[in-house]
Amino acid sequence: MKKVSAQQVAKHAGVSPTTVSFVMNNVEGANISEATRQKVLKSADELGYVPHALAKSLARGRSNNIGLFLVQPHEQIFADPYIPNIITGIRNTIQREDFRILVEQIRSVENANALLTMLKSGEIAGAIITHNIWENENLKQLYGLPIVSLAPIDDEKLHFVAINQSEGVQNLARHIIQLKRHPIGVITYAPLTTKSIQLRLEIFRETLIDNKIALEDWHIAEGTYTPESGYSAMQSLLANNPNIAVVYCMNDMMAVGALAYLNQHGVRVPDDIAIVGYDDIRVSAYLNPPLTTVRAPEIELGEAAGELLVKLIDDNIPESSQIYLPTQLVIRQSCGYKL
Amino acid sequence: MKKVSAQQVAKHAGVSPTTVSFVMNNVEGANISEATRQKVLKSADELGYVPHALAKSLARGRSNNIGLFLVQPHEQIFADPYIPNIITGIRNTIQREDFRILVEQIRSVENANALLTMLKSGEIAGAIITHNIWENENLKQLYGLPIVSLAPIDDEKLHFVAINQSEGVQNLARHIIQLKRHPIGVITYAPLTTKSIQLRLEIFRETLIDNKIALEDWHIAEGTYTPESGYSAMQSLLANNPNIAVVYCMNDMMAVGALAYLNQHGVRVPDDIAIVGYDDIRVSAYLNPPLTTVRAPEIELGEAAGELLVKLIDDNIPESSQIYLPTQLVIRQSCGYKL
DNA sequence: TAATTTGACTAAAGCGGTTTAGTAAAGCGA
DNA sequence: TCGCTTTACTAAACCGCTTTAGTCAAATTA
Repeated sequence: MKKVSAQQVAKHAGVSPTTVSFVMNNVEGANISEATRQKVLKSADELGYVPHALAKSLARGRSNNIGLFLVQPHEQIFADPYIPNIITGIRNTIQREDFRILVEQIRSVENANALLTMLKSGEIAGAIITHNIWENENLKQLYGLPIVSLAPIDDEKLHFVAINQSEGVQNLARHIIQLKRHPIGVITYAPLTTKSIQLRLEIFRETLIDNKIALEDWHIAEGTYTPESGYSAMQSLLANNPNIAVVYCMNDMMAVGALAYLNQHGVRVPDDIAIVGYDDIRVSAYLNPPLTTVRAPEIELGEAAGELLVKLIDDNIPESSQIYLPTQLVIRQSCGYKL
Repeated sequence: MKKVSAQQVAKHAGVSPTTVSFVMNNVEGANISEATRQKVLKSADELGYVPHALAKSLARGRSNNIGLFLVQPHEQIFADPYIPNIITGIRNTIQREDFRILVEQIRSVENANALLTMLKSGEIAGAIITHNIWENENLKQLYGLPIVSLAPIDDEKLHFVAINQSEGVQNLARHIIQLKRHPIGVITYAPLTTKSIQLRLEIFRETLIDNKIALEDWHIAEGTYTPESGYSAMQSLLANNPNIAVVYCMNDMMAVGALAYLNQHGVRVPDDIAIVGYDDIRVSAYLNPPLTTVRAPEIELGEAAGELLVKLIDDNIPESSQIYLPTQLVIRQSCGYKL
């Protein structure tokens, strides 16, 4: 498979490379006669010409790939289909524009220099980042570039599309309050590194307080995202508070572990203890019992981010560049709620 | 953030662009004096120079990204952490060489022309494909290019790194036989589009036959990968064969659904019916009861594929370019096996 | 009919690097 | 001191495309 260049197509068709470029790109106002256009197209087809993407980008001064930067810790990338969903969403919007997705993993906010390099090197035309990495001072020079975060940012000049975490947690908390079961326990997703995760606890606590319910420290156990951690957190929670009546797991993965513990120790859910989760992962509807949880529109998140990014790259001023997407409370049996 | 070119660094350091290139790339035999090298490095640092990736690739005649082509149906990409695992694996090996991963989704084998285009356009230096797409006649022209499949291929000239599916299924089948429970039921992952999935049924059947056990058609129910399908497949299997004693679910996702059905209908697992799965997804160890299944080394798969691909790109003849990775039988409670 | 506009193309200069071939000065052996 | 190798660099071509500024003939206008 030898490479065919525009020059060769030009020679074969008996025109200049300029004309080939004009035809291949349907350049407006280029005044190409129909005869010539067909000649070029025919030659290109016969020779199997595919324009060299890099040369094109270099000449045009703009890459046709965008970077997707995953700041997720190893753990979380593995644990749920979040990333594939996001990718699918981004692709849905971005492929129309012929963009490609370049996936990079970033260990931590401090390590975000890959973003800087790739943007500066012209490797990518824009970026989508799963977290808020703007605390990194070194990145300030990226202000104004097409970058979209998937987490809220407290800076008008920066762009994001995020899940409305507060609303989701609030709805869930209110639902739990409505169950009138006490005391209420929580299995946290520690360490509470990102704002979005912190909210899952803070807003929960606030909502309880608003309803005159205290969330005691000893009703909180720490997990680390995994089923394993949910299992042992449930164990210690129960050991310290045998009378606990409902447990909010800050993500479904841990709820899986918590349920496993309860099932294995003859604790009936939801009769003895009610369990709720957060995320609505694929298996949640098929747990024993099916899990009440909160669903986030992940694909739509990717789509919205892609759309916004393309606009930023094309210098089209978007209506809004700070977007919140709503969550959905999914009520199943594990909370013991009867309609 | 204005772009700084090698020319500017050259001017700033009082040398030629050639020298800058030599220094930046540590070109051997370039005889750069230490004084000059430091001068260039200092200038580059002061100006914040980052080489233009596209220009570099164009000049060198080789892109520094590789394509990861997902032929997975939408369903499956979502359902498990396979893809993130693969990506992590690939990155582990590939980032040493400073390669980037470009992710593309492909609907079907017929639709694989994106691969052709991207390889021809110089966008990618090589590709990793999750399936065997070589049935596509149009792709024959890609023979000899650095392409690694993640599924076995019946052609010496083509490269792959794959899970040794036969071995995995065989071990699982033998384990089931050992349980001496009859009759044996199967929930398939239909449609059996890929060879690798077909093996999960064929080898299973063969192993049973080798042991003088027949697998009757009416003991087979069709699923479609999802928990939903596992749920209803279990339902119909049980309706048609109330005496079924053990069920092999061709993937864990369906096993989740099958278990849910049994749990909800008071059927005890493994006492009444034993269940085994395939894949060992994250939640399998925390199901009710924990699921006996087969684990594939997904990260290692990605790593091996990345390693092989890099060799192919660099024209280093690999020891072997058709590699099988072993699976691991994970015995938990759902099969009722006592050590 | 001369002047101007339009239509259909092309030459050549980038884009930002790499790399080959070459040059001038310094080092070295005899 | 002369010729030869080494050292330390640089000029310029090239990668394959885009795009600006022309060119030249034909069509239109005055």
